[in-house]
Amino acid sequence: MEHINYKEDTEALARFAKALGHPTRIAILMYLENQSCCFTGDLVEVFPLAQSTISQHLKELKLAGLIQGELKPPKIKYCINHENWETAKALFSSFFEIHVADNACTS
Amino acid sequence: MEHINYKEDTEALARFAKALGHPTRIAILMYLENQSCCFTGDLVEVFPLAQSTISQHLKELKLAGLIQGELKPPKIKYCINHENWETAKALFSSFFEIHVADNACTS
DNA sequence: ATTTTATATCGCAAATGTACGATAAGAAAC
DNA sequence: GTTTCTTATCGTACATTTGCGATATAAAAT
Repeated sequence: MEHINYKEDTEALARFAKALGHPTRIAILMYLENQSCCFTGDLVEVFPLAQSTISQHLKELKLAGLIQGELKPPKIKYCINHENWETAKALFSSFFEIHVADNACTS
Repeated sequence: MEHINYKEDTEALARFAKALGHPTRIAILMYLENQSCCFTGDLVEVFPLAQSTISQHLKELKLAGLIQGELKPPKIKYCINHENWETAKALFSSFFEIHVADNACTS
């Protein structure tokens, strides 16, 4: 597997996007937006997926930096990582801001 | 493979995110933002990837609706699909707007 | 110390993604 | 009609992702 070196922002944006690239993970984050936090078990009740599958999705979201886990033994409380959330938001926001000249498509 | 039925917006957002989930595709779209349009061959010169690989990435971006191809025989001119772009932008934008009460994380 | 509770990790199978070279397809130019 | 140019598609190899059940871990409660 060759690895091209893109600009750090490009890589970062792609990493965030990849983490968001599954409906279950989007739904988990939306749930977290409403609840502000939750335990793994809450999600297992909400989604028709095995506990191990939920845990795996949480792991990916944590790895991407979009959520963080806090130990509340014997549970783990997950919240959105607001700092990285803002970073992702800013990256997507600036990415989608296009300013194309209207007459540019003439070739 | 079980298929959970999420809300259409959730699915749509995940589809867009998935399409953006590779640095090469992000870079292609950034290139298109600057150039406003381009041919496949342009990209093959810019990226150290085989022509078939570039073509595959373009196919995915087209399938996701983020770009569109216009026949300019013998070439194909690719531009950003502005209508869907705005849709994606709106989806990401509203997704990232969180309004969490400060005192919510108390459980 | 054993049991209970909550979550993570392992091992597996199936599906999907990424990259390549080779080949096909389409239109233009000769 | 053959050649040329540009792009798409095919076939293949390897890596990653997604899902599950089973098992491990870690702390609390008994």
